[in-house]
Amino acid sequence: MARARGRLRIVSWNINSVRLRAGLLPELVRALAPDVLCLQETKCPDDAFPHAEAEALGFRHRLVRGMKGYNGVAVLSRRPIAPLPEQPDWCGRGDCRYLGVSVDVPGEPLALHDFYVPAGGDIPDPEANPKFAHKLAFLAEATEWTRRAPPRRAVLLGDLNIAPLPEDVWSHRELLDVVSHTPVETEALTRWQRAGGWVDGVRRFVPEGEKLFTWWSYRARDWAASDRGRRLDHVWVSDDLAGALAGHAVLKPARGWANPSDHVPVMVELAL
DNA sequence: ATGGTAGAGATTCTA
Repeated sequence: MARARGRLRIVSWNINSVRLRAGLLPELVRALAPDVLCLQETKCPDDAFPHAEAEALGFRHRLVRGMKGYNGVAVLSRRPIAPLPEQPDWCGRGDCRYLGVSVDVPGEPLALHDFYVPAGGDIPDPEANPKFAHKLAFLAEATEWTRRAPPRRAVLLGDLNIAPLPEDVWSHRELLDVVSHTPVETEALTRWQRAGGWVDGVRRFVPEGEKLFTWWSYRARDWAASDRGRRLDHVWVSDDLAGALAGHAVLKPARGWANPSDHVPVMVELAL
């Protein structure tokens, strides 16, 4: 697909099993034409990753970090990519929730951080729920990591599993005690963002106050009719790239595809 | 107040 020189389309998608949904990738490419596609919840050991399907779509450069059954992240790219020298193992669990890559773009390379933040279980109390404690510890570690090395020419994206703004959920009042929108989580996410001067790329295009969701539960009878969504997936850019933000998309129709993920792809375009 | 669905892989966990 032809486009202006120096433009880079970056997509984040929690695909919820890359083996089950590799057949949806052509549809995604038709809709958003990503140059770099970052996946989460691939649920796929590295030796079983569907490389041939990605290669056939023109993603000649791929880095994957997966495991059996759970988690898993991957970066598929039309441009050359290389692993960043630092690959933090958040909370020391080795659970495949992060992949840092350097992307070959015009000018200096771009640093890209693909995250799958722990969902945190059902009970929003770190004393009663170890999964929630893990989520908060992960966020604290990532905040300190950002503080130690302020980002430049960098993109941080993925399923951050938190809807930070009142308009990032279908009902702010009803979700205040629901994991993903509790004050302790939204404040932690805001601290992380501010620690690095990260800019919320999508909210540069969709003003606060306007509802915006990237995830709809599988459990709804009719996800589109009830529209009880949350914005759990994010694309942040370092503040030196704020002026390069050139476009965005949230591919809501993907939630209605056959055998869909419960998350939809989120795209940001940069003019580099 | 409750339960609802989906995926992986093993008879249950995670989301």
